[in-house]
Amino acid sequence: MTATNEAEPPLPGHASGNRSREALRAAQMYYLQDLTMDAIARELRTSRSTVSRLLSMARETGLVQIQVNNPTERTPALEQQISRRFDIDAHVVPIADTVNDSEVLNRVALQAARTIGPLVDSNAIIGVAWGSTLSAVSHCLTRKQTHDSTIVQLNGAGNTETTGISYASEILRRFGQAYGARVEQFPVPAFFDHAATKQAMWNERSVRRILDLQDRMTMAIFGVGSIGAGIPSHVYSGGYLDPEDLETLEADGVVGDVATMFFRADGSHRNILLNERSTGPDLGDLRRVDRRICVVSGESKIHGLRGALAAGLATDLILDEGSARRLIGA
Amino acid sequence: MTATNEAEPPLPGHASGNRSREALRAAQMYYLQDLTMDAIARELRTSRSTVSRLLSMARETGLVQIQVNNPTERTPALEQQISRRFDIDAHVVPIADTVNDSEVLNRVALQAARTIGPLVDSNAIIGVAWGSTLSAVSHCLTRKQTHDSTIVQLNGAGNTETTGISYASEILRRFGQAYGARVEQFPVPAFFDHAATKQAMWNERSVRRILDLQDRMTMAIFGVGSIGAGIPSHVYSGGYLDPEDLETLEADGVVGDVATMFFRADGSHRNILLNERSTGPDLGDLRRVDRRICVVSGESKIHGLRGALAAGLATDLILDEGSARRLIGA
DNA sequence: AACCGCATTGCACGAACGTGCACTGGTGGC
DNA sequence: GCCACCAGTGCACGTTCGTGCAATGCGGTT
Repeated sequence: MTATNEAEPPLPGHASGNRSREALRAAQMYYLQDLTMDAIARELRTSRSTVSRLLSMARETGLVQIQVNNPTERTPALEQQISRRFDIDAHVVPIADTVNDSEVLNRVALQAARTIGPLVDSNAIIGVAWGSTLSAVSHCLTRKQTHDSTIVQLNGAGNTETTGISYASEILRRFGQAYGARVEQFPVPAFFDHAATKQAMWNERSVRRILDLQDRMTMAIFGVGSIGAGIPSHVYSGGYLDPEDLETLEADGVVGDVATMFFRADGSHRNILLNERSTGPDLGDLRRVDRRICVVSGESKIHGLRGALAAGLATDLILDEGSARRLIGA
Repeated sequence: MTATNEAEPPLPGHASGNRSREALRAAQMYYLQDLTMDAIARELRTSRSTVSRLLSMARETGLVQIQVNNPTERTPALEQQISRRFDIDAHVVPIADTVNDSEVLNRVALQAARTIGPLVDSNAIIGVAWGSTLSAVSHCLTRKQTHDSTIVQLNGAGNTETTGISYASEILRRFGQAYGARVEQFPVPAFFDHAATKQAMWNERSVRRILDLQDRMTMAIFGVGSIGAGIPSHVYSGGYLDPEDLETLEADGVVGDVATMFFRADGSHRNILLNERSTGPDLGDLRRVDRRICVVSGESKIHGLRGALAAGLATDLILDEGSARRLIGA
């Protein structure tokens, strides 16, 4: 039987709390004392495989944090150029150009999640958009305990075909869970049919509450949509916009969007009709957020990205190496 | 010929600078994207073993930093008790009590080095003592680039038999190298024969320069010496003190020292004769340093440690689990 | 030019690691 | 009291990793 434990009346009880302590011990021995899992298993009187699992748990729950810094400005040339040219903090995700797009997205998402992690504080109000990029990121987040943080949805997600809400809410939920934060959904469609309805709704208290939160955001995380490229972004293909809308966008010279708010190649966003009906944050307001993290993956995003940068929407940019090359290439 | 940068003409050239970029890429792919070394090797067009070496290098040069936090106050009970009782930040190094003393020292040193690393800032002035504990720690430091930092020796290291200076200077050199800091040695004996000589020396400009630096320390790192225990500390056995001195110490009720400044069990240090001849920093002055990190390993240190804590010499304490138990046990 | 020395590489081997699987002990429902 | 369930465990296997060794290439010296 279990017996044999002696001294230490460990009485397994309901474990759980116990388990994370063991995980902490194991993590310290493994990462700080460089013991092998075998040695740790002996000291913890368990099997090596259990130690392996404890360490997995320690990593997943944010007990262990691994950071990769580039100290001193030995920053890769690519990052330097982007940072200087657009006055932002660039994080280029190294990837050979032979890798296929979905793999690129995965790897960007993973590195993005781990880059964002250390930036999340307690008492933060974090605005999160939705889309395929954010969805991928949300799957990769590692936990980090914070107090009194809030995740707030940046733009509505309902459309005419499917609600899309579960899609967006899944993303938010994962963020909330990773950072131990409250989640505030924004229960409106992505676009209203009539600008007047938006005006009306924007005066509803339930909506105002969300808008107020957005006003007080300390951080925003979003991807970009891009028009006139190969693969259309989620917004352009998911039934959110009808052909007519797309024509209007083209007529307005739109190149992309952030959280369903559209902009032109020069970064301007005045007089774009669709924005009157969109539920995303006014781009001028967005620019007032302290930290605005933009995640970009894949070659189709370049036009939208250029516009977003011209509009000064991001303070931090995480993107794959190929996109980075194209960005400074032209 | 250094030219050639531009557009990546891969020509292996004289590498070195190139190598650390590759190391950064590899580190990002391994630690942030979870690729296997094999996959990284393919993308970097090299062999897996080279990737393994690049990653080693990335870790050693501080490119990769691994931290183990205990988020929320799920702090192990032992640490909590110590922290509360002595009003310090306690870091208990988990070690089974079956491990022999020299192994304990190694593991404490390793964990200490990795705990200290993240605390070191640029523009720091770091006072470092010497002794077997600090020596062990100095061997385990991982690099971290800082600007304009200084390592300053806390107390002299010459004695009547061997100079001991190379011993101490090795420790300092390693600290300096790890943090890219200037090293300021303190070229005086550990103890003067006559208090008057100390007074005289303390007015020499060369000595004043060191004392001034010590005054401006932002961090101090030291072990403790302990008297009346099994294994005497380096100071008590290395020819620094003669039998007569030891008797005086006992008569004065001394239980230990930090950087060759002695104190009693209650933490007091007034009227301890030997301190008049010692070259360590006045303990009152030491207490004014913002961050004072004490590293303790092994069962013989407990008396000295109690005194040091009573004197309020440390803000941070790193010690092995056994010592931690004894500390709160009584 | 020929040589030496140092640094870097890939290979091959043994050590260390992750994980599917079958099993156990403890918990809750009936 | 019985059984169904599930979190947690150890085993065994295939994968992944670290490192001693010999081979290679490059710069500096005679």
